[in-house]
Amino acid sequence: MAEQTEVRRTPLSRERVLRAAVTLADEAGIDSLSMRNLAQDLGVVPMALYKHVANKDELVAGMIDVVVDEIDPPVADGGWKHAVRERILSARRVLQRHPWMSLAIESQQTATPGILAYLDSMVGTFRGGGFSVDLAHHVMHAMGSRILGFSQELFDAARKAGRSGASSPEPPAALPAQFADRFPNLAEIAVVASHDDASVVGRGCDDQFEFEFALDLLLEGIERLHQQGWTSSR
Amino acid sequence: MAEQTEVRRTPLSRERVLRAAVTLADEAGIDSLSMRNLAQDLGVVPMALYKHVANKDELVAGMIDVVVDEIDPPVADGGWKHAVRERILSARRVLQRHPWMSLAIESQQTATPGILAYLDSMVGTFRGGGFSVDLAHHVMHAMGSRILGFSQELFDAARKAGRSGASSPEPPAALPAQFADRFPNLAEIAVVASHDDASVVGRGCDDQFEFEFALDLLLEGIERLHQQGWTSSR
DNA sequence: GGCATCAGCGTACGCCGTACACCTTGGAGT
DNA sequence: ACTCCAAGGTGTACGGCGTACGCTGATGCC
Repeated sequence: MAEQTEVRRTPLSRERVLRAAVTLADEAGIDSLSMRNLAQDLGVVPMALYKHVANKDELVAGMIDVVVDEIDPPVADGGWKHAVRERILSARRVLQRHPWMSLAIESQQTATPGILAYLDSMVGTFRGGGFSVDLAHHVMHAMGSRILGFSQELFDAARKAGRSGASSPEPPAALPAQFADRFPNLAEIAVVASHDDASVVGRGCDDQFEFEFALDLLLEGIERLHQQGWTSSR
Repeated sequence: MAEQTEVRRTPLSRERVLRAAVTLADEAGIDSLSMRNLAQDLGVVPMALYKHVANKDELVAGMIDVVVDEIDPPVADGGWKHAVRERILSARRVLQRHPWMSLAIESQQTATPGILAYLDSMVGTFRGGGFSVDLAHHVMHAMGSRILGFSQELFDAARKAGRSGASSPEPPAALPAQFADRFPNLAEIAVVASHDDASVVGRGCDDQFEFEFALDLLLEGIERLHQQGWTSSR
């Protein structure tokens, strides 16, 4: 009986596990990323995975670092502001390809090495632009998760997609009748933003525009602090 | 046999369920908020809860609105900037009392009525300060979850507390030896921020200071846009 | 040829949310 | 006063989850 019915598929490895996990999360959302589903995709029994990752948290940590590596390196010229802006926009594009990432990162209680490297490099960009340690520090806090391309919206369609898998654009639901009565200011915004009364905060808003608007607001404020030699008086 | 061994405790109600749920989440973290644990706290069988809430998601939605009600109403005088600032700081204090709130809100895929009311009122404050619908709209997006007092930090000790229950302050862990080699810029910040080398981003950073720093950065940028009559050229 | 190592397997445990059928009770309608 | 029904609370059960633990069979080293 020569061989097993089939040559054993490339025999599993941390690398292969992480890649399969990323693919599964991309396609089905992070809610569908269970050890059982992942094992099935790999043609293996669930407990086999534990020979390559310590537990699910560590699996997710590995996935994060795989994806963080996709972010472009900082551009060398054009000044700190340009470098920071472009890198954050690159991070945002990566997050849009892997909408489960923000959930994954928020579920970790400690930073992964890949994220630390990214943050370290970002601090380096500020320092290289002449920022004091003090200002660079507070600026990093102020940008917070936006530095990784997070939208920071309160209710984010991309977040939902990350949970349950990329879905169709889904047309904006019409507002219920009493909405305009109870929330007149929101209704007014919705009307203006969409030219015909549509969803609260769904489409009708240009995500990319809002992201860059917020990012530039922050960066210009930071530039001003930098120029006037801001320092924390503590 | 006169009565049952005990007079039936105030016989459960949506109100009582929500309150018990908030208390449980406050004390044990939202990870410990299971229908089973909650039922036990109420001296009742798990399925009894479903006579008062549709499912767990709707339970959490109810909890959110209970807590959102704790946020102070907007102060009437002092201008829009002062009103917005004070209200956001109030929201932040509420979130600090209920550290599971940010997790809870992020887990909802649609805004609750209480949150919509809060947002509506916040838009009203901007509009009352002379903001155009257009600018108010984009400003709301730019503030994002910060408008509800979210810290928006990438790795937040409060988030952890919300998961597993309020814990002791936990002294900053010393950095591993090779940290300074791999992440020199972060290490530099850590050293300066804590006067003796301590944790990455843990204590040593004054959360309240960082929050207000970021908030003021944003508000001042917004004020500038407002003063120069910014409008989206779309 | 013997043996240790380790990748993968199988079973099992204790959690989770919740569907569904049942019982009990209190109040309304006659 | 009696009936009946709606609604609140119960019990059991199902399918999912992460993962502990012990086994098996192949591989590579002496």
